[in-house]
Amino acid sequence: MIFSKILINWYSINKRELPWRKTTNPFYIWLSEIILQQTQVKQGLPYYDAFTAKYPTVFDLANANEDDVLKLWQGLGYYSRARNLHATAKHVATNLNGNFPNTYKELLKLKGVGDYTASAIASICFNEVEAVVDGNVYRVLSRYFGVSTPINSSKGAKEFKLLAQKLIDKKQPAEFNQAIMEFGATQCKPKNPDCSVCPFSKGCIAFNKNLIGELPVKIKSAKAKKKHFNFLVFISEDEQTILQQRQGKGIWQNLYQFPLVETESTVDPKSFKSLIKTHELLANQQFELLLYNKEAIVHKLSHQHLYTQFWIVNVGKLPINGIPMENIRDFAVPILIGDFIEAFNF
DNA sequence: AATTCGGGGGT
DNA sequence: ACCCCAGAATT
Repeated sequence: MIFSKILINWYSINKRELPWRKTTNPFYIWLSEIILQQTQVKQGLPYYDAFTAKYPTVFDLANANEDDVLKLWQGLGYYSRARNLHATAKHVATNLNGNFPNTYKELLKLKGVGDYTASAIASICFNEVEAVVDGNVYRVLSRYFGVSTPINSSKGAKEFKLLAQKLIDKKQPAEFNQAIMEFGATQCKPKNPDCSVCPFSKGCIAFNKNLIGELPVKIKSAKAKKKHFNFLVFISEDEQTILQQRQGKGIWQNLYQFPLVETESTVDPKSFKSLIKTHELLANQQFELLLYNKEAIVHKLSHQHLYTQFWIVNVGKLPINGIPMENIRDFAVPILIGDFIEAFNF
């Protein structure tokens, strides 16, 4: 039997019920695909529910403030997705009369929509024959066909896209695309795949040559760099604190944080006190400094390990405008800050 | 072609 | 400690 038939048959039996599988409305499919970029279904699901509840239409999302979109996105990571989501909603609402583009080629032009997402929307919403290639597809195809081209190389991207495009069921592109991803996610898993009950095992090169553990091949990325973050948690006598919005490039763009002092290494209280005496928020000011966590909290991101200490800075009056402590949960913050806010019980 | 964007979960 | 996730944008 041909590949797509086996695959779609497997899918008809094993597919999970997921909310975005109940619709072909481009707004909901687009939203789900952005949320699910580099994000497992289990992690993205509550965010999909929250966004559809708060923003039932593209116009509702377009009319929101970016701060509110980021707040709802808080904790999901890769925050450029949220900023691009909002920008694209505005574009579709304002320039396209609320209608999403209905072809792969036009979908590709949207901010935050690349080859994978354009293919997913085009196939699921408009039955266009355009194969998706995500992490699951790379794994399934590299194993079944024994392809050892690195999946995170430009050569690999072209090769696997072409292979998927040859395999896709031209009469059921939406079913095929979702089936191959579901198969990779729940059966042909990275570790301990269920080969014993796999309908493809007879023809699977990786299985028959005992190469399941070797495929797919991926070029290793550089090790994460260490950084040392010191956050100044101001507390004034009238119960206000300071949050600042992150500007420019880098992580957590447009999210809020306590004033940050980055150092070369973890600093002890004595050294830190003398270090920040000349800080612009503390010069010519009386303050009491308390170290909240003696052991640095290590927050691990893909490319950075953040060794973090929170310093409580008690002052009489804030040097600049602050916010009432009771309002601190209204702001979108990195989860590292959010966890501290909960633990400190602001 | 490489690097940089998060955070959660598995092994 | 290392890997992966319904990838995209920038350098």
